[in-house]
Amino acid sequence: MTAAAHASSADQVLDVLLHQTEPVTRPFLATSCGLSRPTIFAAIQQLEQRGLVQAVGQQSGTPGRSATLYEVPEGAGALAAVDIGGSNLRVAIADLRGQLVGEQHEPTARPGGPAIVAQAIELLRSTLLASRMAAVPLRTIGVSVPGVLEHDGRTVRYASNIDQFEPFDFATPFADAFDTVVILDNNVNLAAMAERWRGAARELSTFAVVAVGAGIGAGIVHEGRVMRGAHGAAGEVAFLPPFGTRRKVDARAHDEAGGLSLLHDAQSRSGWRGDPPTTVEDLFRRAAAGERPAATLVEEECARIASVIASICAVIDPETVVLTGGVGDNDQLIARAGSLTEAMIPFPPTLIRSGLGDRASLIGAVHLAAQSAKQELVEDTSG
Amino acid sequence: MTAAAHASSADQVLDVLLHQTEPVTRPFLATSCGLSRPTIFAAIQQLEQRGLVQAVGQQSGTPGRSATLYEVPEGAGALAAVDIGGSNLRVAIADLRGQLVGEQHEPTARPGGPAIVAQAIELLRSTLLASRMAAVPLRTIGVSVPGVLEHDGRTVRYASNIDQFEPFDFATPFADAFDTVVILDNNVNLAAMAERWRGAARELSTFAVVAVGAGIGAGIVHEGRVMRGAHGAAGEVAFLPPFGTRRKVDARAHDEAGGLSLLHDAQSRSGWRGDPPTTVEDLFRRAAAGERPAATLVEEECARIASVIASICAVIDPETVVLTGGVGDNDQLIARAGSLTEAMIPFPPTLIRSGLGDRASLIGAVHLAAQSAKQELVEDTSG
DNA sequence: TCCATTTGTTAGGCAACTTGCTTATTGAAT
DNA sequence: ATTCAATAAGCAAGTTGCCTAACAAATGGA
Repeated sequence: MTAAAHASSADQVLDVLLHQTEPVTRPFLATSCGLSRPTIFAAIQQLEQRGLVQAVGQQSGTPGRSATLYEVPEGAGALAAVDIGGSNLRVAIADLRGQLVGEQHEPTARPGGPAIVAQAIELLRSTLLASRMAAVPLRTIGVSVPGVLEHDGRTVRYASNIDQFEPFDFATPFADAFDTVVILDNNVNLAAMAERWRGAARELSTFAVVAVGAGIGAGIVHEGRVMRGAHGAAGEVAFLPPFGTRRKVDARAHDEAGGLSLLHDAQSRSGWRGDPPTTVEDLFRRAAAGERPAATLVEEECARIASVIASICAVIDPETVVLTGGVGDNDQLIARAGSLTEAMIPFPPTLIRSGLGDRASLIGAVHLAAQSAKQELVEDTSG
Repeated sequence: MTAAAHASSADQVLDVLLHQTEPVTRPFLATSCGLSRPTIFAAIQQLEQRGLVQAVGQQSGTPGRSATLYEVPEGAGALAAVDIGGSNLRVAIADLRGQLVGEQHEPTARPGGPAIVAQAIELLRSTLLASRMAAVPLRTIGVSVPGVLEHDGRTVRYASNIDQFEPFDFATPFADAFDTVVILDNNVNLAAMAERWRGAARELSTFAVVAVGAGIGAGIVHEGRVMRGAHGAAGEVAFLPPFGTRRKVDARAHDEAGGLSLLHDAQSRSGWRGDPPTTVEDLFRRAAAGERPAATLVEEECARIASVIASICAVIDPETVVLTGGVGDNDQLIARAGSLTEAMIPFPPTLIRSGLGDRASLIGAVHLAAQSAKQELVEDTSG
């Protein structure tokens, strides 16, 4: 009922420990939490009893008594992440800090929510067993879904990308199979958070991720929070007026190696010297060489992307735009789209490539699971 | 250095009191703060000693002992607000809760930052003296400026609207004249916050305010926070690709009764039956009657506005868009622009008129001053 | 008049931190 | 080897900020 949870000292300490990659000392925790050493001592004792912290040796080399080093042991819990895409299924296992200890992917076998979820559960199970976390309790599964998440946090709509046209509950099958907390979010939102967590947008609190692949979509982060929109449609830049509804519902399907609409357009043009290009790299190479239909196509695509970026800037003015997706994750395109953008608006953003490529949504799902697990570990004490 | 200020009980109580319009009892404060009665008792005692709370009678009518009623007295402090516009200068005096006790406006006499600031100081002084707050200490002045605020919080750029082309410090003259804290923000941002505080967007945490007047600009609020953008250019929708840079720097000059670009366009068209329209109302009336150049102009303007709204929706998907400004604050335009928007995107927002009209930025400046004053009253105790 | 009810006030207590002190180690200087 | 300065570890008492419990005071209605 009362508003503020007022994170206790143990929670603060755990929070700091989960951000660390190396073991740390109690005096370090004291200064970084702003608490006194006795308080840290008590907090560490509590956390040790709960198995969330372990002493792992002594610090040496400095004058004075050597401090005990502590870390969150791998046995404290495992996280799982699943990225459900139209052509690829990715899973990962991580420790509570979000450090990956196992990752696998395979082509999507059959379309449709139930089939893909069954495949994902199998793949996740085998990846978990193959990892060194097989015996560790699985705390949370984060799932990246290609559609709009309803307010119940379980049901996904408009996942046309995987031929799931009816609303489908992607959470319960995982929860039943692994008897764990399952948390879902949209793939573009997760990709955006992943870029901020471990990708190209580290240290940025307001930016946009533009994914160009089968369609075009954007994930927008404002002051560290993903913009979702009233209808879950924030970032649906395929609907921007200059384009109308030409490329619409599948706009979020940005993680597909096949099905790139730019390649599709290319193959339906005539006038190629030899065969039409079959890869994005080939198309860009031929465009750079001045080959006629290639150069025109690339220039048109860059203009479209520049127009989308300019529109995003006119509305939210991000400092940085991260480009990703099968088409977008390309230096040549970024350079050209960047100079076109600069001609359109007086306050252009910095354009950078994704730091994570097509693993962005998966990494985002790991982050989601890590956040959720942390929150639950904190709520254990107060609730 | 340490992060959380962890609002003390007195701060919480003050916060609740500042949101109340009527005096309240201590038991009410206890339940609404989630604190016990003894704690409230102590907090009220502290606040009374600081002159921030006063007993103002007894509650009666209910069974049981009658409770003492408390409120923040007017003597606790005064706030001032200034809205610097290209054609009008507005000032207001309010109590700490933001309740207006005096308001005046007059046409801007001469352009340029220094002249307008001098005029504003005069007008503010006379308004303060004429109000019943003349003897009350002035805590904070909130100023709405027609330009981009630099990171120092004092210097304003691009105030071309008032013929101030060089960066100018709008804060120091007020601070010197009244020996008080002065806080500035952009007029569109303040108008947006005002709509949320006391206008059409009450209870909404994510929405956009689109101002159509001399130009077109937008203020965007995401989860209760105004989006500013990396260059202070968030909401500069005049730069959206379909329009190019046709209407640019003066886009934020939305509060001007004169200088409406739609009227300007109208007067430069030929083919009017009689004189061209001189007011927006006249133009819309003649358009509704089917008069030729009027109907075309209005339809074009509505299409432009719908396109801007659709672009905003494709990027941030707000639930509601508030329309304001000399042209935008008009039912006929809102109805037409609304139906055009619905044809452009599948997740249209609700369009509503401003609840505050051309006083929005001034009300926003009052809000800004009230927030700043509250923060300082809180920091007094902890710092 | 008495009573149920609600407010006002005091007293005591507890949780979560703090500061200040003593003790235990450690690397380097003598 | 011994000593010293520096740092960590651990203990004791004090402070803060809130709570619950209990009771006194005031009020409308039976």
